[in-house]
Amino acid sequence: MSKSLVLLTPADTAACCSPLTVEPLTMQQAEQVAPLLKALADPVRLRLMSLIASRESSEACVCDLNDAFDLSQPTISHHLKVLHEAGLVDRDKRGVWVYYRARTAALASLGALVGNPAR
Amino acid sequence: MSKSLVLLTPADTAACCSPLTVEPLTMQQAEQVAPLLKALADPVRLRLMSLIASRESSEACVCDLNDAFDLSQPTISHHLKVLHEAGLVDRDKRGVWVYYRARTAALASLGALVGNPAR
DNA sequence: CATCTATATTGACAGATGTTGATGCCTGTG
DNA sequence: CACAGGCATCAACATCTGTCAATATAGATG
Repeated sequence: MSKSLVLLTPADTAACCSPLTVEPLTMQQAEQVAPLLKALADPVRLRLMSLIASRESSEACVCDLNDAFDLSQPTISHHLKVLHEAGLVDRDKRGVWVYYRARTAALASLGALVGNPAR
Repeated sequence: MSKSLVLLTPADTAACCSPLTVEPLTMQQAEQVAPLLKALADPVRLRLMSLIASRESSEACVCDLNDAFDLSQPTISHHLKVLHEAGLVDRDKRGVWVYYRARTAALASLGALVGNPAR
């Protein structure tokens, strides 16, 4: 059971609405999407996300991520948890190491919501 | 002097970097971009932004925006200020009324950074 | 089993954030 | 000039957030 099950997460709600420039969000929609933005709206988490998502496999080991920051290990662990609970990354324990994988689909729909693909 | 001057705002830093899925952000880049996401990462502000950006003229009067929420007028004023200071909206006082206009270019580059147009 | 290593959880704390009522500042109008 | 209405600012408050040291957990290894 090392592969995490594909369950419904907050990130799945990113595709709930048309881009900001197209149609106003209902309060309910805004409350669904805001947590995703909040998860990214921290310098450390934003960089964590970029470090994970820019890998060829879209995944990175915590051991590598820890070294990329001048922060304590619990702090990084906390930020990864926030990203995971928002549904922006999947968690996969392999042996002693834990890998986080970017949910690129969630990122894509979130990006489409914020900045219209302009086409 | 009703038209707000076009000055350098935080939003201008959104185009600072390649998409998250392409290249990792430096800490400095992350610290530049995160405030933009933070400005949008509140349900009220996200909906405010959508209410403004989805208008044909990309602008809306505060008087209309106030009515769209079940919140006090100072609260809406506060959120609009946050969006403005992030550089996501421009402020334009016309007579007694104040209009906020979406910086669609800023939204576009922010969206492109989060979710790569994948092409 | 004892131990080491990688990661998560807990508890605590300072600082940031969202909200409101009261108040101030403009601007148009009588 | 006095007043009314639209919006911003202020002061105060409860709540949330980022951070770390200490500790727990879980897997590998001797």
